[in-house]
Amino acid sequence: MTNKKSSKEKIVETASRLFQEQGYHATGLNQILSESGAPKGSLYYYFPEGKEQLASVAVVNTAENVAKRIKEGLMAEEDPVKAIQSFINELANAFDERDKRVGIPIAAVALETANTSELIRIACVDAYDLWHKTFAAKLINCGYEEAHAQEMALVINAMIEGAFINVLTRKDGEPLRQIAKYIPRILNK
Amino acid sequence: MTNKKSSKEKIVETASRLFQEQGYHATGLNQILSESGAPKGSLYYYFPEGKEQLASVAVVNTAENVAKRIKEGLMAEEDPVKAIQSFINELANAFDERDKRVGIPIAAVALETANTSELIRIACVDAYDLWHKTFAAKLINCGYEEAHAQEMALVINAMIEGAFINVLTRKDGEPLRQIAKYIPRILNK
DNA sequence: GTCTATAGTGGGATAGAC
DNA sequence: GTCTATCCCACTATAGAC
Repeated sequence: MTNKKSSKEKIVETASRLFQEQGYHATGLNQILSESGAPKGSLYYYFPEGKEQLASVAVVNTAENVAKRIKEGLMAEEDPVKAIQSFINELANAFDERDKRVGIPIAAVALETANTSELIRIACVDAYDLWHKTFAAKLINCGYEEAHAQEMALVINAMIEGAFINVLTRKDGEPLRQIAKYIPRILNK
Repeated sequence: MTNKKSSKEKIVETASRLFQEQGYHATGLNQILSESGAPKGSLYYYFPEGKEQLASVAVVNTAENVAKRIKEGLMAEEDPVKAIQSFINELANAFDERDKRVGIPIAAVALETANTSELIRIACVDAYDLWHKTFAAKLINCGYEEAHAQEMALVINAMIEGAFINVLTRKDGEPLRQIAKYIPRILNK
């Protein structure tokens, strides 16, 4: 067993980051190869169907990483309102503190490929489903009835996604903090 | 005075549509030219700074058209809750009924260029500001205090934008109808 | 598994005739 | 104002050596 990352893993991780920052069409395979430090000949060895296949794998990878971050963030507080608010506020703070060359997980790729690649589109649908389920699980855990929790989780995800676009465009985390203030109203019975 | 659209107008309108449907990088200047039916030599005559300049003009054009549609939609009902709900539901119905090759106004372009073109980024910020002001104006008109109206308008815009991404990815208008049901909670005092 | 080299395509942009 | 022709470059993808 080796503790070094395989070339395949390095390619997927770098691709995930670049697709998130730049979107699908602006990210070239050469850039993914050079930034990953992976052997130059290995991309089509691991991904014989090319860029489309790599992108769909990258979306799945991003989806799982983000789901893990959501889950951990929501565990920090027991009360669901506080948990979701602190998760959103940390998202905003992370954006303001880091260099702002980040992107919204998979949003650009989802918009660019919704009409052109079923393979990638389905991966994006699955990603949104996974995040949705993660929020809903927290709410169900806190005693909300399932159908109700599903609805509220959808609303919360939409708010976060929409506010994040605003944040990224403005280069200012404030819109996320604004929507965090409205979480109590969403979760009221 | 002629009632035919100028070449410049045809180019801008076609570019607006294609950038919305396909995003920035997937849309080529040749495609814009051929679909617009505009004379092939005229693009760099009207837009000497090339694709970036054309995109920023297209974003401004889209922003104004969308603002007009929002304004008209919100005028249909006096009550702010009903007005916003029926606007969102019509958005969902329009998506389900048409062929689904539409896009979300400027979202793809905003995400793709936020880190690479200040010219386009600023045009996108202005677009979001304009839509925000249009919603806020309705709320102020209905008696909400200004600062409060501004906040709620931001939340509503974020919800619509986020839900719309979900709709486009899933190719199903349902998420928009879901968030419409939560408008009353947002507008409660 | 990894590498080099290159084919083939399509993009943005420019020059200059009319 | 409009058009054609063309340059240059970046990209995806493939072929084939090692």
